[in-house]
Amino acid sequence: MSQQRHGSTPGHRPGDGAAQAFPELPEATIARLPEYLRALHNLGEAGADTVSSEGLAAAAGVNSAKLRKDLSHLGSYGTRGVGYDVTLLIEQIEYVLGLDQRRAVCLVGLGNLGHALAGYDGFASRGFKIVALFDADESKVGERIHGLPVRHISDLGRVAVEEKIAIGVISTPPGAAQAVADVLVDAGVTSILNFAPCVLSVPANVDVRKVDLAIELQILSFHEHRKASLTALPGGRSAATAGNQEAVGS
Amino acid sequence: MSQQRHGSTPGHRPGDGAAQAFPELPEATIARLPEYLRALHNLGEAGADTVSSEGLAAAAGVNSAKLRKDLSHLGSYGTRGVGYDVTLLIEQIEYVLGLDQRRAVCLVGLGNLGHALAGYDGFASRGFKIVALFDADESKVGERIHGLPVRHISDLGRVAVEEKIAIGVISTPPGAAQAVADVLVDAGVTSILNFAPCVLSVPANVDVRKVDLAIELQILSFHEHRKASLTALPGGRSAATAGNQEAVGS
DNA sequence: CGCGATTTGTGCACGCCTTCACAAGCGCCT
DNA sequence: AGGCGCTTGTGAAGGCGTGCACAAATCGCG
Repeated sequence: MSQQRHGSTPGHRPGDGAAQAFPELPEATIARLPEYLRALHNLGEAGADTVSSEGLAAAAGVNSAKLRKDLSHLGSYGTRGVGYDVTLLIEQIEYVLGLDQRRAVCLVGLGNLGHALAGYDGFASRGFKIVALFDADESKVGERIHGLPVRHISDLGRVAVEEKIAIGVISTPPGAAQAVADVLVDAGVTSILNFAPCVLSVPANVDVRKVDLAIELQILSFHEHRKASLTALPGGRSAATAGNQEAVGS
Repeated sequence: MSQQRHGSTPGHRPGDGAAQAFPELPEATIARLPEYLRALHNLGEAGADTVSSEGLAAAAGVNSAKLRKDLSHLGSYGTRGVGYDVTLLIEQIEYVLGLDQRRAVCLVGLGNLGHALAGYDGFASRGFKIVALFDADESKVGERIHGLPVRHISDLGRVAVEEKIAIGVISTPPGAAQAVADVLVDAGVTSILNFAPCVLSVPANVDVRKVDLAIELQILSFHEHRKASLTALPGGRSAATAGNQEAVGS
């Protein structure tokens, strides 16, 4: 994650209505906005017009104070004594996240995981459209996956430029990932989602987010290990009184 | 993510040599240990006996000071003037993460994503073994995926207990996820990896980690939006001094 | 019209994490 | 044996994020 500083740029004149100057948001807040957005969509479909910070926080699984502070960074879109207008807030968050502009996504590497990603409903339903698939394996080229043909990776650079690809998803084996990233960067792609378990080296203006499924399991393993070593002690019978019980919509 | 506090439990007597009492590690450190581990395995296979904090940091994509502080929490396993013994450090990290004990994993929900997860090499290669697959769809029950039969979800509770499942992976649609989590918890599972885009409510002693692929894209989308709005301004040429340029092995 | 109930927005303090900078320790070379 | 270069481990400082607690603002009702 390229840690570039945010600071400076006070900007954000609240007076002038349109949120034009780009708000300077804490990274932690950004990471939570999509969660708020999902919760808002659920609430909206359930017929809610407004929602309190308490209610939205519960639906998103966070503390209400944190939620209010997060939203306050976007501007004042709530009404005291009432709550937040669901539709308005959805629009604002989608605007800030840039979801009002459709961004073209390409997917490189159609192994097990890539195959699943190509058909993952969650992408399309959140406004991301995968417009091209690539693989190095000639035998896969031409195959259609969920309606899209697989192209050879040698076409990646050309197609990425033609289709104005903004985001590249890498689900190749780790050995191939850096080469793919280089091609993407050369083609002007400035955001990469990397599923390959390796470190990518990219210019500073390119954002890389990494998802490593095995790492998640290892973190859970650590906590299992920790818990096991605790229950081995006489204390035992962990409290388990459960604190964070929230109603989940559905 | 069940925010349970880690504080308390002073423990960790440094005097007694063997790292027996469980070390109290910062959460941020834990999240990086798997990355260090992967880098160490790569270095080891490349024939390195020792590695400096600088070298390992580069391979793991982090700052060397951070790496040293992280490792110092495990104890003193480096040699000044020389570096860290690769094999020894691998052993230590694997011990701390509890990877020396094989943990049984089950996977619930065999849609697109679940199918891919069932065959994901990364799990097996990191020592995690998926021992059972479940789905609610009768037509999928009995099908063999990567050698494992799909069982009906009604068997989940019983099998989870029998097989001593430690970690449950949920890749169902969001509407079904909470019910699955409840069954897992009842069966004694204390770690859950949730791929469903929803908030899970679990007792305090259960750890939940969430992976939402669409959220990652939305975060990237935000940065695309930000970058676009910057280049539109005359100031342009974002500083982009950043820092994290590291050579990647491979 | 005024008052109370409700909820937002935020100042503040605290704790975690990161980063710098350097002392302490180790091995090698002379 | 002694000195020198290299690397670890860590004290201290600064920044970021979280959560509390409350003032400000809005609505509804009498």
